[in-house]
Amino acid sequence: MKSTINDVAARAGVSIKTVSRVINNEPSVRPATRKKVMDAVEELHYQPNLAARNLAGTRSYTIALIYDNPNAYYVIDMQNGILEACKARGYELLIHPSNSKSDTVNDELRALVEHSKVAGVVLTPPFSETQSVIDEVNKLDLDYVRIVSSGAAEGDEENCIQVDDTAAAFDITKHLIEHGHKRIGFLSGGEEHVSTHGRLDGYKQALQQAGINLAPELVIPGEYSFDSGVAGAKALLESDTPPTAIFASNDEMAAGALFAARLMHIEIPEQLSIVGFEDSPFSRQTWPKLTTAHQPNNEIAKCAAALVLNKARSKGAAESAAANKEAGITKVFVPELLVRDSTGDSPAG
Amino acid sequence: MKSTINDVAARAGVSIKTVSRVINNEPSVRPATRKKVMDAVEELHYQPNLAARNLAGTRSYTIALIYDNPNAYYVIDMQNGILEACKARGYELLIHPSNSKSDTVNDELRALVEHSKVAGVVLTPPFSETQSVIDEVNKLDLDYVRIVSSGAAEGDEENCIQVDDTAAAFDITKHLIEHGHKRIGFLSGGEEHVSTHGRLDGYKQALQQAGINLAPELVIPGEYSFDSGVAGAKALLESDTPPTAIFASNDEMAAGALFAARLMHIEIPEQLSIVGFEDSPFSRQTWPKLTTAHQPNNEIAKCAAALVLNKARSKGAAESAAANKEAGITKVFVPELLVRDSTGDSPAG
DNA sequence: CGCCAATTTGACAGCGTTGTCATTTTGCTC
DNA sequence: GAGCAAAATGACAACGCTGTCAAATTGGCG
Repeated sequence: MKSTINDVAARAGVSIKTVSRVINNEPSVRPATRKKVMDAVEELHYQPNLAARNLAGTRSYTIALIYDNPNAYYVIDMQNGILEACKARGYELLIHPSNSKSDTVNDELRALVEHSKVAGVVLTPPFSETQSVIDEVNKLDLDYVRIVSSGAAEGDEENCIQVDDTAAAFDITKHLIEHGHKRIGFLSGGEEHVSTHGRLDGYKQALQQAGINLAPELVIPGEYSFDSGVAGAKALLESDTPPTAIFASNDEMAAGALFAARLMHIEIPEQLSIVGFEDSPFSRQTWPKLTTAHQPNNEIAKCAAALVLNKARSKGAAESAAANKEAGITKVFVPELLVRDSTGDSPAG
Repeated sequence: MKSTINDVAARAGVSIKTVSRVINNEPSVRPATRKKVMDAVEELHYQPNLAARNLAGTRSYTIALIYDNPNAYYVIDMQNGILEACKARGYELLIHPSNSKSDTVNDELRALVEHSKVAGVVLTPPFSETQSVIDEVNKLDLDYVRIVSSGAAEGDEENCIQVDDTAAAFDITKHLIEHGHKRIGFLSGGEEHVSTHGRLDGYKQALQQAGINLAPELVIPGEYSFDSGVAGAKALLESDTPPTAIFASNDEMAAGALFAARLMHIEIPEQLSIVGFEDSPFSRQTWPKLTTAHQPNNEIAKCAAALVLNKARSKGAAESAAANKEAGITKVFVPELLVRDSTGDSPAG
């Protein structure tokens, strides 16, 4: 049967408090004692009971992941990365899909703290970039990590895992320019997403560096969806001076652009180059396969989880938080250009 | 501040035990008393503490979802459906992605019970169709629900939510036949999946009903992946007597078939009809959009969760389990034919 | 060898519930 | 209106752990 702290204590010949000290890595335990306890833990396959810990202690052993993202692959990657980090440290993960439109996150956050006693949260866009959410989390004295597009990290770098959309978009645009493209359409995502601004900036910077003037009519507003990709691409392609390449702010919009091009009997990449962003699985399953920027979501999630977990832990135990915190945790990620089959030389020469 | 059972008891002027009885729907509480307590609960926004409940009680308030499915949309739909049911009844969900290849599920299941004290599990394919897993779950005396393809429900219908792949595949094939197709290729999924057998059966039954002889060379083995869809379709289309339609066992394979057809400059649906299965989001984002069968995963998940939750609950409280159990819970789902743009009349006439 | 401060260890009281069992109250019946 | 079984309620001890604080042990020094 499942063994408890009492069993371990008896076996090691110490009090339960000492066992508690050992498993929590508290100071003031003689090495010899520590070893006795560890051996007993080993032999009995002891695992502290989470419910009891949550009930008794001031700190808790569950964290939550808050998200609202239509891309299931993104969410799954995040979950798996965090789960991995949690498992390694004996934490539990509560997943919490929320609705960014309905504005109930703050209440939900409070409920999470009061009811489930979560110790920390991982915030993903758009929540991670919403001031009221950040304020609430601070007010609740919750440990948190924000996964954000670099632009949104401001003075809070300490609590952020950044994705440098600008740098990645710069690379993508440069790739297009190197293939001779001069008129490059830009399909932007929803205004409310910091990432779309970052991507637009990268696009602009690359143009500027190449000495190409920005043509405002080539930048089309949209909203990160397949349909808006179709619409945006159509608008672009039906204009008098259509672009020779289209930079879609994410893969879904790129797939939409592909769809629109097909409808108009435009050959990809011979007559038009199209790039996406994100490297979602279906970017490999389009025809032709999409050139895109790979975002290492699983890795990002792992780092994010490690960050919150370290925070929660360093509160209780007397560890060098600063030293521990940075160990092996990447805090800025630059999505990497992935050249596949949807881009080629500009037909314009 | 968070209120406890003591606060409620004080406010209602009863003992905490009585409050406990009320919130657990136990008998032997006078209606007047019950009302007093309910009012107090209401006023104080009382919510029982999960950790305490899990620690003190014999039953627990967390269930787990076990899965291993590369389709992120499937997983997310499941999660959301279950989460909804959990929230409604104050349960907590632990997600547990596992690896069906590594054969460690049983150990993980045991750990889930011993360590996290889960009350029940929702099993999805392939775990729901693996005998050793079912045995283990029974051994652990866990409440469970299996989401399975009808073929795998055997004598365990009580614990199953069935998806009738055969009926749906029959409908799909019939749709093709009605469009004049006589040579219909079948791209099958992995042998180990019960669903693929069910789908193949439906295909066969439809052919038979229409008096079409089964051409064995038209049934190609595969494994539910994009690549195997490409390969299978190629094999089919390069043969001497290619089919005029292809029934892919899932959308991913159908996308692969689409890809292969494109490579071979075959027009869809003019020269070839292609159908998928599952209605995954990207089936809407292919060109042309895929005709497929819609599987209401979210709904399926809700019913599955309701089923386990009722079981767990009926153990403790004295409710008419049977009556309660069936209330509003659908146990057999037939995916529905969704005609889009990838199917049309047979070119063969 | 004894004293004292620092270090290590342990006893015990919670944490917010549920389970067990004793006690009180209710509603009959005669 | 007394007597009694049944129904309703409550007191109190768990559950497995952490936090607090007191007790025991250590080791350095005179």
